[in-house]
Amino acid sequence: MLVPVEKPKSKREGLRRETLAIIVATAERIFADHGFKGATMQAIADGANLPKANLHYYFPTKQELYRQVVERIFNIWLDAAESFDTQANPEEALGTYIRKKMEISRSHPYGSKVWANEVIHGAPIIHDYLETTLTEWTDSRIEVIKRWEEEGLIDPVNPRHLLYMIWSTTQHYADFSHQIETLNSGVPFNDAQWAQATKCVTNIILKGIGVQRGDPS
Amino acid sequence: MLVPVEKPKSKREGLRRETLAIIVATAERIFADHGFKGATMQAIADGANLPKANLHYYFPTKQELYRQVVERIFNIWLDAAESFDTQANPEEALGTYIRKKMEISRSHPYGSKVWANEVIHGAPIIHDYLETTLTEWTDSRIEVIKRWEEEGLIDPVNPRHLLYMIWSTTQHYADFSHQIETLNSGVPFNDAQWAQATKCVTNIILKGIGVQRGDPS
DNA sequence: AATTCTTTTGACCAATTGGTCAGGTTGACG
DNA sequence: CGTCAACCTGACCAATTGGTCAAAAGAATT
Repeated sequence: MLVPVEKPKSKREGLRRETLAIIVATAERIFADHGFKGATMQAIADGANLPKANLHYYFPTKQELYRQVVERIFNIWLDAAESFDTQANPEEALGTYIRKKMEISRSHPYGSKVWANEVIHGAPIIHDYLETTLTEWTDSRIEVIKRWEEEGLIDPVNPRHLLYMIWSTTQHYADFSHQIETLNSGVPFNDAQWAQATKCVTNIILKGIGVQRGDPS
Repeated sequence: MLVPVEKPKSKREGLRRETLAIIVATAERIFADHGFKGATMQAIADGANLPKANLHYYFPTKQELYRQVVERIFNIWLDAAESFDTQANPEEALGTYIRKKMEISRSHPYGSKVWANEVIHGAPIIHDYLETTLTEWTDSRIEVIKRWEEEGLIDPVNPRHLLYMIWSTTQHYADFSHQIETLNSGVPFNDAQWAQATKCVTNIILKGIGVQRGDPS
């Protein structure tokens, strides 16, 4: 899914990519902080140090820009599930998946927030994604989890709800970061706190579905 | 927290309360579906069958109306934690809390979404609530959980992350209902599915923190 | 019935904002 | 160099929208 970055063919090409990257990153932040309607093209342009008209040159409409932002985080998440295919046992596969999801919550909090917003509002822009890509992705992972259950590696559990639990707990640390920060004396998590959160989530979920741990420390 | 409903003193008083209730309920839905900026006073007025000017008579500003909606769901959640005080053992206390939170996700999906939106955007309107009421509420519940741990009733676990896990998993069923519905062949959960979701969440979390169950069925 | 207070409403306004456009600038390439 | 396409930008516009206001209608009280 992640396309390899190719070398720019010219000065123009390089500048163009750089500008696009700045725009998308800025837009992600503004959309996350203000929602689709609350974000203004002017604010995004200012954040990216561009005249608004120039922004419209790269992204003709606000919705176009928004869609790219949403698709970006979606693909990042899809890639994080690689461990489902490469790891045979649930402890490794789920543990790795949870850890990656937590890392993404830390590294891409804005994208996660934009996605949450989009889904909360009924996914008007990316509804097709839910029906196609996400449905297929989910179904295939459910099969893997079912197999673990049949092999007695995990307790009998509805795989769907297990996935929802992983999604919700990990994304919570991104989407509700302001609440968590407030309850953390107003300061963001440091390295140790992120590590503990990850460990805590992993431990409870894996133990909760009856996975035998090699090293649950 | 839940104020007892008093009898209206007159025809006026009764009508007024009814109108206010309709407005707040409508606003909750519109705010949930479109966000603060995306929701228009006109749309809320239409939904409540009122002229916009009349809506402004009851709620002078959009922010005023919004704040009431947010405070409403917040208080409902606070009340749901009663079991922390009335139930001595973690199985009953946490089980009841999770069950109530799931029931609220089903009965007040719009309120939950509005709250999620507000927090995602940095809680600009209700930041004081997070710093005061929520902080106190959380600290007091953390004390209860710590006591359980000292008594050996649950595994050693950071109480904060346990609370976050309960919040995120239960609210996920409200906030991400569109996604869940799409993955459920496009139809909302029925009674049985809600029951299974509740059981699944409860089982995994309680087992995950090492609670000895009386009847984990 | 008269008075007073609450409620209702259509018309209106100022500010915001997504998007356009004509004309200028700059890099690529023969 | 000259040409062309890509890129940049200030000025502008039409539509939306939160909020106002004055005047009318309705209830409560005397």
